Amino acid sequence: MKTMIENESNYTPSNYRTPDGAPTDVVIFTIVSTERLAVKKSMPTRELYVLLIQRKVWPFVGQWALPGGFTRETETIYECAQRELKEETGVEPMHLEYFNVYSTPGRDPRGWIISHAFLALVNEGVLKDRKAAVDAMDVRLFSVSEALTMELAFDHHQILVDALLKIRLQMLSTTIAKEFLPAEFTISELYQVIQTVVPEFEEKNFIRKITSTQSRKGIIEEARDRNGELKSSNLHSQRAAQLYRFTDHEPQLSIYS
Amino acid sequence: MKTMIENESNYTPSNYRTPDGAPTDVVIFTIVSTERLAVKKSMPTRELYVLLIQRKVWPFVGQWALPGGFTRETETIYECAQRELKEETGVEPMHLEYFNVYSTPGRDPRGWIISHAFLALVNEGVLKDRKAAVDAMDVRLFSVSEALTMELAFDHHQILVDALLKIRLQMLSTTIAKEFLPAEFTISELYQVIQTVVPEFEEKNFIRKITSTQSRKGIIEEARDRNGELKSSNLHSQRAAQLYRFTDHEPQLSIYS
DNA sequence: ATAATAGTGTCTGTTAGACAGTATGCG
DNA sequence: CGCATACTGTCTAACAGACACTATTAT
Repeated sequence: MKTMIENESNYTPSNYRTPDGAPTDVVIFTIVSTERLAVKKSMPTRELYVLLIQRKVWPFVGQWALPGGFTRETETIYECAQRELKEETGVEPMHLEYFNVYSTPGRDPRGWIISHAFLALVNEGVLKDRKAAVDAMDVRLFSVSEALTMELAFDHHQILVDALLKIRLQMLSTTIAKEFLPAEFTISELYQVIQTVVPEFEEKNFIRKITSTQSRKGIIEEARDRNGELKSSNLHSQRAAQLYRFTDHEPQLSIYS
Repeated sequence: MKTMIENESNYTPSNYRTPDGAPTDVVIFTIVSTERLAVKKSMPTRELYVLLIQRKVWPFVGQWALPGGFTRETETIYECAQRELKEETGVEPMHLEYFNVYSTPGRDPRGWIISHAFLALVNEGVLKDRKAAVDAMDVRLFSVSEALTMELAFDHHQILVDALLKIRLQMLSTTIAKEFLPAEFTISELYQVIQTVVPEFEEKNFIRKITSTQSRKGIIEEARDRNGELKSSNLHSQRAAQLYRFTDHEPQLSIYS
């Protein structure tokens, strides 16, 4: 009972309505650290932030939205996200990753528009250099908890929720924590970054597990200067802490072994 | 230096070229078991297969391609994939999952066409019921190793490679093995399914780990009949083997704990 | 000295990994 | 009996998890 229409064989573009554009939307996450001024030499508080822009024209005028824009026929979706991200934040993101498509009919009042959502992770150090651009009236960082309470344009609330879920899973199963840390960091900083993204994460013996458990110790290594001496930092503590760096090893997880 | 064009604010559909369609392509995997006739009461050999269709019209006439078709403006991408899959195979897939977008300019000679790739896993039992439909001249199952050597239409070779990578990762990190197994199965069958998708998988003490390791034993449970008696099967062995079933528990993996 | 972070000692129970050995039942 | 699959016993080393304890140093 198969007809020709059931597979794509006899398609000609003019037979059917075609989409009115293929935009990308980028969820740009960063972690903002603020020093606790009351206490010297202590760990900063960290919070997850997301970058939003305020719309100026129809539809959703005045509402905040994820940055993004329409793909050109000469570029891939990925290149479009990369271009838009650079235009918005002035940085080449270290981590830019496609994560979902949004195609519910009616999601965009401008027409039939299927949007491609990306996840970008930006180190706050990098973003700070471009603070002027990011601090414009129409481009701002919001804490994720605040952004989740806002009425965002289109289905951007759902995209944000999905992105958050994705980054939480990835934080525990990959080494993306490195995107939020400097090249060399202390175990406490790493622990804090993980907890910032996944608040329920808790490991009592974290330092021991990650440094001396054989099956896991490959993912970070001690930082050494060019004389081979161990490097440490007392930026956030009285007692200096050993610095570590991520190796290029990505562990493979298995539920069966 | 931000212009209005850099964000999507002033877009009107007529300003730019729009895509010529938003199709889906579905990579349908199944595992085919064949009894080893030489040896009675032994484990079957299993192999991963993928369903392809032979194109009848321009472009890529006569070449094999992934099934799929164009999305309608009244449905989501997911609904399109579901519809096409049902039309092609006659089954509602147990597992249908979006996994990537393909947008390289020029990938489709018919125009500017961005394709959305899905991964479907179908139990061979379900597919066997529809064998007539699937055995048509233009719709066939190929072993994945054979499909990888074929010249597929469009960029479908790349899509297949990506889908294979994805399913291999998922086989070890989620319980999708259940899609390839009957509701009740033996430990050996589970082990075989995992190895069929991930040939390098090897666990010497598999049976013990999955049944009696506290942190892992939640993912499967012993099958019992309504009297509470343990169920076993001697379909593939002289000595009857205990049957198990997946629970609805999905383990959480973490590289840090 | 105090506060704040960094790290170690030690104990108990669990798990990993290897491999030999036993169990079952068809042909 | 032999074979193919299904388990179980046993031993060692490594790991998990808890928590008390020591270390360092700016203020």
